[in-house]
Amino acid sequence: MKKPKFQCPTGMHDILSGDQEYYQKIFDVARNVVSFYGFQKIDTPIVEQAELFSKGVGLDTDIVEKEMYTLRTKGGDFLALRPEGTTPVVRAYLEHGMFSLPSPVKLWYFGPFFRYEHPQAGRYRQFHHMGLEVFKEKGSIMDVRIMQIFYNILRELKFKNIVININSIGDNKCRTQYKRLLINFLKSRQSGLCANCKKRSKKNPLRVLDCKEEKCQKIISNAPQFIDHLCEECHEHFKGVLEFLDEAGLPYNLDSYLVRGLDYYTKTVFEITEEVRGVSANDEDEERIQKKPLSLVGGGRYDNLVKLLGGKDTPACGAAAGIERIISVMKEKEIKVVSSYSPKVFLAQLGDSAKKKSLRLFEDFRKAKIVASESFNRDSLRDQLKTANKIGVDYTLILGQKEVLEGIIIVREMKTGKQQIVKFDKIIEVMKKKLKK
RNA sequence: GUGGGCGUAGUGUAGUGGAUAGCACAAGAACCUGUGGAGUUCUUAGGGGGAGUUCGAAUCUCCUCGCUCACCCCA
Repeated sequence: MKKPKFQCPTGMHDILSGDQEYYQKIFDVARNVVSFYGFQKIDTPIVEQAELFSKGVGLDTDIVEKEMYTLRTKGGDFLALRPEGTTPVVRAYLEHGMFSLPSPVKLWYFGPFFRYEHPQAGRYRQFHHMGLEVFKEKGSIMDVRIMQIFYNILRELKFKNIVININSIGDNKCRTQYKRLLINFLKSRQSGLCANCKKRSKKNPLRVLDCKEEKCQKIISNAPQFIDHLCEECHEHFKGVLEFLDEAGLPYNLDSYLVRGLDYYTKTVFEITEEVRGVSANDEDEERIQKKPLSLVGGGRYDNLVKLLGGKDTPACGAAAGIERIISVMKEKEIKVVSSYSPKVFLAQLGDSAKKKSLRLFEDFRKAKIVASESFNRDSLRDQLKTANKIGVDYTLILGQKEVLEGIIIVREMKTGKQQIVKFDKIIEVMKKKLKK
């Protein structure tokens, strides 16, 4: 293939017509569900002050350290393409004084995000998130409701094996204590760890818990569990979350090694995955079965973030779903989406007078909200029927010289080939009825 | 940032040093200016780019670009 001179930047994609339907479907489902729960939509700019993210997400996180697209404006501002949605929403919350809105303040968003990283399965440099943020609500019930909302969205998208992995990473107080405990534990077992974890054990010990290396796993299984070392407040909160989860009947899985890479999380963290059907054990597929499914939704509580960005002490929690990941599971599971804009009726015309009349008739269909299609550039009836067939309409309307003179039109049902003569003036009405069935 | 695989018409592919690079689908046209799903015929269109080895390269080597998968990390 001769590659054109210009192509999409690495890790970014044109979203073509086929995929548009998926994005649209997910957006529609999300909006319906989320509106029911009283969320208001918010759109923030694609770029923000870079400092917002280094402060909010954390300077030492990978996202800020190496994955941000940054730019200097002519005026000298240092901006970044947004790598995630929570921090900008918090910024907007503060900027517009939303703390004086009745609590809880519930916001949602849908849009593109950018991270400069190596693309691979389910990760792109430009991707889409649909996310929720709730402010001024400290009760553990809100944590669970957010999970419930995403669960419902996924259910509505026909996901069947949804699992919520959940953990608590405490607050600043008990986390530092636990970290110390863990570092000490790991120090005594340094030699048994993989090279990677040796490095991590000092700087980011929580990450070691997540290591897949077998030898590390063995050590980890004896490590002190965070859950046993939560302070009383966090413990109570987590207990509440679990109780509400039970009450809501949501399928969850306690994952004491679940740690998230963004600094702002406190207490509850969770991820939602869909178990992709266990392929029967072909040799090739064996690896795939063992692989952890990509998480579709990630989120948690961030009680310190609002204050960190200059607001009052405000409890908050939220989560975001990766649209591309959801789409890829939908495709894998062959979950189909149908466009509401696929045409149901095709207008075929023969001869000049018929063509002129068709032009008007086509507009009448639009007004009647019946999606119609045509091929006015073709003159042969045969070709027009061929096209109608390819498009897959239910009915083709045939209008020729003779019909125009007699004030009628032929309705051909494509499936059966049966034809019916209808008065031209009544055609919209008749088609409305037919399509209702 | 590190490592593996890959790159042939719009799409999916064949061809592992030799002649006009083959096939399928898609697209367009004709058979056929009043009835589709089929058929036949024709048309459009191809080795990512660059360098090298060679009498000769889609095929071998190097560089580069891109895709993909994995590590890291994340949605």
